[in-house]
Amino acid sequence: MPETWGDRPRSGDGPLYRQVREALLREIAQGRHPVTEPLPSEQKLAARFGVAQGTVRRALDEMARENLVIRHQGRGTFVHAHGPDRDRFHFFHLLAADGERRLPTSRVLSMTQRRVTQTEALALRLSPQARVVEIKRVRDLMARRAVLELIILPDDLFPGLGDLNKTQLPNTLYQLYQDRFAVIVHRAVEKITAEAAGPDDVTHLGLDRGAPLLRIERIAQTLDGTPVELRISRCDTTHLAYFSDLL
Amino acid sequence: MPETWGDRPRSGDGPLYRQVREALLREIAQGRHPVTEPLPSEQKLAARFGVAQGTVRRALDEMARENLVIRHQGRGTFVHAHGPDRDRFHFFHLLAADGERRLPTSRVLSMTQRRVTQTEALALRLSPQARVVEIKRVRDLMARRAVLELIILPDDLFPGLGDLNKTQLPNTLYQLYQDRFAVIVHRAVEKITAEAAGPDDVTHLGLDRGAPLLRIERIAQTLDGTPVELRISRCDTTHLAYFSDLL
DNA sequence: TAGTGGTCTAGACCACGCC
DNA sequence: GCGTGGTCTAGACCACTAA
Repeated sequence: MPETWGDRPRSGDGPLYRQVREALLREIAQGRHPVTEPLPSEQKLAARFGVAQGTVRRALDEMARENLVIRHQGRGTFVHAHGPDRDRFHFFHLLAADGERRLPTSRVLSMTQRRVTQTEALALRLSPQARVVEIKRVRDLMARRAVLELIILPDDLFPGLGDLNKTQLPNTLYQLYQDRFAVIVHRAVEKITAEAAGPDDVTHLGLDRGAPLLRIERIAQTLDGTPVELRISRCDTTHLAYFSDLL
Repeated sequence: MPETWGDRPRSGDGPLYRQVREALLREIAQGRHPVTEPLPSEQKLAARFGVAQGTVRRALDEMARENLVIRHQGRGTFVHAHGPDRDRFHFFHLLAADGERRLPTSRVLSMTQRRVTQTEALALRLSPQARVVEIKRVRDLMARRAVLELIILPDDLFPGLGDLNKTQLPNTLYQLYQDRFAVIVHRAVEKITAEAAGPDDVTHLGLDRGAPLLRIERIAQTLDGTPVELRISRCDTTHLAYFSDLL
């Protein structure tokens, strides 16, 4: 604000670069800024918000560090989308026991539509009457049956998904959410416990009844914190492990 | 470099702020900059390195984001130490099943000195002849026996530790490493699997034989990546869970 | 009051991608 | 060649801490 200095009315709250950040975040959450084209340049944003370019830069750099946008020198700044460029392991922490990164393959067992359960409604912040799509699939890692997954999606966020044939579901679901339903998963929270194998695990993972397995309960969220997917993965950790970096 | 511009010889590699960062990192790893007193101010560092204050700031800000240093307006910048200020949950992801944060208590079962095993030597990058201290303890969470821990420490990094009485060990070991041995844990990698309870787990955690439990294998490192602790935690996840944020 | 980091501005030059 | 982000500088004022 070159002219009006000396008495900044503290119009919004907090530093300018945070206000710029929040404004951009709102725009992105509202679905402007399609993932295929760049945000306005730093210069234009600076002019629009009436701040210096460096202030916009700081906001964008912060968002880039949080994986919300991605910046390319010479091309521009984009909403960070799921696609070939994105690190596929950011949301996939199951690696071979030696730490090697291998991507899994998937086979869908079933896809059904039904009323939400009480637990699911709580996790996904849905009304008790809401409908959901349930996907059940097995994932292989290094040619071994490794993970039995149950995926719960709110029907209203993914209209028409239940009508798809189960063979049409890709391995990388987050890309599907983004391309077909404009739902971008930006973050997730996982809750990990150990459980004993039940009948389903025996059938689909080839485990012995009562064998220990890793249960991962994930809630995936969009930018504004709306939960969009509940995923429960049951993993045979004989040849795998979940890796976590504490930096 | 105000005078000599126009032909920066690209003396080191990469941007200046990274060179500054690496230089500071080296100094910290070498044990200069005790955790009790601030680093030189931005002004002084800028003069020392012959760069602008903003360049030093960028290096320090980056290090602050990685939890390597901590900055206090009006006081200065400090090597980020374990202590009352530090977030105790950064290295402790076991929470009550509802997500509540409670700190554990600890009871040491034994502390012994012995030769390293082959597996341990590999994980801690020790010679096969090296000696280690082994600590075994039980941790309670919410007044319930919850975790059985085996901690392996290289003897040469922690001289005299094996002579301590086991009742002298504090609950927060990383603080001990730092205060008594000038070893600061900056990061850790965890590898999580599910296992069946064995005799030890039955004895100390009160689990049934074969019950599923969570096994967390952690390697803690100092700034320069030297592994300084191997810790294997076996957790009863009946009332707990391991939480992980994917941002 | 002096000194620290925090915010903000302004403008330079460089490296890169695209047309 | 033009526009983008990446790096670097310089200097202003503010907020906080400590002596």
